[in-house]
Amino acid sequence: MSVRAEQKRQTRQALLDATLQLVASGKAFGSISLREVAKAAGIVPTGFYRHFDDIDSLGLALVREVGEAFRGAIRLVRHNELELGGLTDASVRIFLDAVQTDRPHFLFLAREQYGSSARVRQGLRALRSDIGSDLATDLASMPRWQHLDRPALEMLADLVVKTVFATLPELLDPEYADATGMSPAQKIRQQLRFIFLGGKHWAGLAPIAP
Amino acid sequence: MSVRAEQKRQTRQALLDATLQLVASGKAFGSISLREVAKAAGIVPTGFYRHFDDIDSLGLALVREVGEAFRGAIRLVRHNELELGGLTDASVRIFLDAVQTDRPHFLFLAREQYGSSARVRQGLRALRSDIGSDLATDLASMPRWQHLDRPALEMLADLVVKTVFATLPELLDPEYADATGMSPAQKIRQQLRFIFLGGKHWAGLAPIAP
DNA sequence: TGTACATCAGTGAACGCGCGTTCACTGATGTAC
DNA sequence: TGTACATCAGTGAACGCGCGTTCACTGATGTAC
Repeated sequence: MSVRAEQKRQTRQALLDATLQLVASGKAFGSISLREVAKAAGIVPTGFYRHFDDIDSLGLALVREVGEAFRGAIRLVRHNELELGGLTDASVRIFLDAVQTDRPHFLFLAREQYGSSARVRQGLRALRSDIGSDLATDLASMPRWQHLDRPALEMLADLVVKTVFATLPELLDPEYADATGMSPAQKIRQQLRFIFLGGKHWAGLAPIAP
Repeated sequence: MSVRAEQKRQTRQALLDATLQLVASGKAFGSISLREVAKAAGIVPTGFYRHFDDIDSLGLALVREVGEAFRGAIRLVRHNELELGGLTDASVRIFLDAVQTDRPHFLFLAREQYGSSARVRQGLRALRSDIGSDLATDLASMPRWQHLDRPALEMLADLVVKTVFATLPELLDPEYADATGMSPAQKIRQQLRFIFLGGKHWAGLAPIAP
């Protein structure tokens, strides 16, 4: 890569990192201005346009980074399950470690899934949907879940992913100090146990109520 | 109430309703300006200050209205359960009806639980926490859950409330068109069944992993 | 290798706009007598 | 009941500010010969 291209890449990354840092410091992505990001990245406002069309495009680039971080975490969990035959508890612990390692990205995901940028929201919805499908496929291959048909597996996977996404703020946001005395990590572990226990005893989808 | 006080009350309500309408039309609360709200309510911007100190205070007033709407919905569900001995499916249906009746308030709740106003977020977190505690107490009085101790009940209640809050966007937001072909109402009903089935077979909180 | 030209990341001035907030005001409603 | 004064919800002008975006520019890097 040429010197110029490499410098451009670095500036672009500085813009992305500066935005993540602003989000981590408590600002909502939707209320961050182009001028703020440029300033934090050390360039003048107009320089921003050399890298992104607008703030939303930068948001979509962050969504892509978040997706990679999330898939990386899932890969670690899957490796543990397939190679080492790990249990649910171990999987949760591995996932939580990965979340802490990539904290800014997961914080962005936690906060912006219902944030004010429509394009970012849509990107994160697509990510959640993809992860849910992957999980359903994964579960389908496990001996433990052979009694569930595909619709039930999709439902279960969607519930697990929804629960994980909804728990991220508790896990990452200092605002969500817990009153129960139980750590968020313990809580999510026990709650996923509830869900998987339900899956274990599932006897088929209920008929649709009239 | 005097004529003047009644007129003031009406203008105040017009400000609240105008804000809910702006949220329902797709705007994030955090990106709605005082001038916009005033204009939509039919007064000049400076008139806003006769009713609220700032936009956040108006947001907190909306949180209070949302709390009332949510508690109203719970009251209907509880009435059905206590008086009529209704089942989970019926409870879900009653709750979803109430959500549709008060759609703008629940949409505000769905979107702003992780929105950009710190005070609104905190208010909604407190609401969620209160509702969770109430639910735990309710479950404790039901014959069906006598095998669960208080910590397990709180965990279960927290999971149920978290799932309901996380499902509200799917239920209310046209953005969240479903790809599975299953209606959001069917989905949440089946997913709550998963959770309660887990609760039924719960044998005690797992020990804390080392 | 050296030279002449092209590219393009980053600059800096300038713009019009909507924002929150201040202030002095108006005039209908409320109250004291 | 009538009058004189007080209250206060809503008005309208004005302010300084940060915003996104335009434009012509600079000067280091890249390329053709």
